[in-house]
Amino acid sequence: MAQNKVLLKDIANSLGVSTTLVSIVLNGKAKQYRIGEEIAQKVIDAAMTMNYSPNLIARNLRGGKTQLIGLIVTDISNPFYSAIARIVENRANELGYTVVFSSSDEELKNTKKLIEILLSKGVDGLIIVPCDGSEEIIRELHENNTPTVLIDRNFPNSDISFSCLNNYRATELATQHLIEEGFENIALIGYKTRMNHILDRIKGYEDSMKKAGFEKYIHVKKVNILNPQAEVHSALDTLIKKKNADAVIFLTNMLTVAGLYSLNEMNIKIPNDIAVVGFNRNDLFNLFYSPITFIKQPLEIIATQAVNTLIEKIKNSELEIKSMVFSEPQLIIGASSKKV
Amino acid sequence: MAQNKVLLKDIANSLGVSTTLVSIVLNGKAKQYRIGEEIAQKVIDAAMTMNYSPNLIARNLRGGKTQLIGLIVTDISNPFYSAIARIVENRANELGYTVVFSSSDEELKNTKKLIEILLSKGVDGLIIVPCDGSEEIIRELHENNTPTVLIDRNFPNSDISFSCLNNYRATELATQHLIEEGFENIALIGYKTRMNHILDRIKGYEDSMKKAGFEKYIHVKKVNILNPQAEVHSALDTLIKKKNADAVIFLTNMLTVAGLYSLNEMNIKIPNDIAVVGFNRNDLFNLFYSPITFIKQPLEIIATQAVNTLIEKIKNSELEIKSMVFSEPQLIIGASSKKV
DNA sequence: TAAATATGCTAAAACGTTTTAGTTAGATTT
DNA sequence: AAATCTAACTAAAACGTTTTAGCATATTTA
Repeated sequence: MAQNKVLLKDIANSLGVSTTLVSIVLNGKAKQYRIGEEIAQKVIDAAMTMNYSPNLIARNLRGGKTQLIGLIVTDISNPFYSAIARIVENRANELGYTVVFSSSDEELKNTKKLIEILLSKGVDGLIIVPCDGSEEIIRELHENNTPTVLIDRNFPNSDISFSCLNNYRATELATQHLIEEGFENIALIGYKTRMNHILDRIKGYEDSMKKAGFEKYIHVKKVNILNPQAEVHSALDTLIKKKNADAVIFLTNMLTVAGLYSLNEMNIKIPNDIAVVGFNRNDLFNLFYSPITFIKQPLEIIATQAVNTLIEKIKNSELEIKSMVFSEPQLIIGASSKKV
Repeated sequence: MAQNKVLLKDIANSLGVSTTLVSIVLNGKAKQYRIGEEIAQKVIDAAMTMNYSPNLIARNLRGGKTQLIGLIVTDISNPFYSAIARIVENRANELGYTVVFSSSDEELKNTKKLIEILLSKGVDGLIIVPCDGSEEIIRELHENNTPTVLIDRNFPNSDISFSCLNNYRATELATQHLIEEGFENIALIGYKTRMNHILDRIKGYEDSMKKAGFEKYIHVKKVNILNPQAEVHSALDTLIKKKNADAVIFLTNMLTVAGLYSLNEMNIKIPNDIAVVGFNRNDLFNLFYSPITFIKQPLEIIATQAVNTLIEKIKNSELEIKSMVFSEPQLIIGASSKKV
């Protein structure tokens, strides 16, 4: 890049002072270092007119910060995560940071590699959607004092900050709604995982079913998180034909979409043959022949909170900031969960 | 970050050689610098056992490269652009690069600011979805020898490399298909913009209409690119009620989704009342009551190509690489464009 | 046999910052 | 009058690499 970058040295030479002085002034430490007011002002003016912008690589090498934060999601092309990415981007920009992103595909080894790469690029901190099995490597990060915040998913009994949904409440809302509508044999489709967000969602459902005296109708199907389509199909087949389910709750947006595909293919009508509650808004839901009832996450709040916490951690690395936020879900009611 | 990193110096000390030698060997330049084979092997072994990984920041400071590329799209939360982002990410990672992203919201001033920020972060090059009016600032970039590749959209009569769809061919395919199906009064909804991709799409449609002798049915409606919903609604209203359109082609995914919302709201049936051809796959299209015919872009090819070109430019900055690729669209035929 | 060349390695500079440890000149205190 | 302090500044080190220039020693060539 023939950018002809203006360096501290150039400003210093043009004013006949040292680069030290220029650096100090431009870092706003003039008072602290007792730099004269006139010369400080001259430096500021010169930097402005010469259009100086610091070389962040050099600054970072010296031990400073890059104003870069890393975002690891499972898949940036998943609309749910790209929506989060956008909010993270906006908030980070507001605070003077830039976002580097990458996708783990729910694989531990990818997560590991991405963390390494992002750290080697010098990111000041990380926002991570952790995948199954990643607790240990993320704890290591945290113990190494790398500012880290989890988003969307959390680890229970851990000191790592997170910003996610009140997952238990989400399925509690959905299940109670279906029960109120008169459904009884309510099934659930989630992922095969040890991750807490899914376990909490399952628990919210199970507890609500028990509370209503529907223990015998508790059916939890768990599918592989990678490429769920086929397993969702057979799960629905079993639930409908063998278990006589009259409603089904899908635990993520991907599962909901996969489920709708399968139900369409099987020619099962919603809500006549089976009622449906989905997760996270999707353009599809409103335009489906039967608008889908879904659990809405306050994404704006969740993502903004994650960035705020991360940057607070970055700026106060000596403090032990621990921020654990569960945000409240909302149930958006469509036609897919109405008794006919 | 108390990472306790292993440095070149540590390896050098442990073997009693210079850091120079270690650096040379680990960069695979042992032959070129005539380093003895035994010592070279020892260095490699030591690096392995000591788990050395280079500090990229230092390397970059010295070499002026960050292995970071900037991606500016209009909105990362738009599924079309997040799909591109994912492919860019994958290809960049394969080539040893990491992606920094940001969203311009179709605003020139944002694009300008983002370019500045990304350059100040030291990105080695930029992949940009240019917005209306951005030609000049991007040409400046190019003239400053900043490796730059446009994606999705291009500037005609310009030396700036790009990778995008054969837009003319896309609407030609769509229009010809509708004509073959027996539609005549085929309308088009696009954006109010001077950007070439939209102009080409309009031209592909107009030429096809003329060729079929349907000049009199050419109706092009242009809506505001920011928040198109309301204008799409009134455009459709006019086209159907005043112009008696029997088919409509939407020029982007956002327009298609907005159009389907409006048609649903207006209780217009597809394809009975009006046939529809959309742009870019969307989960919604297959699950709509009438599966939507759409123009499919070879996203994998387009995005991979953009990254390849960019990195070629970065690596051979002395060469004047100019790569202009139009990829071929495909028409995926659903029920929404069938004559009933 | 002297000069040229090849071999195998290293010292030091360079990248652009930030920070540490001074220095100088003048003002104040003892 | 000597010692101390303060204000305003700077030289140099440091961050961890890569690269340039160069130094011995050994080998080949003239």
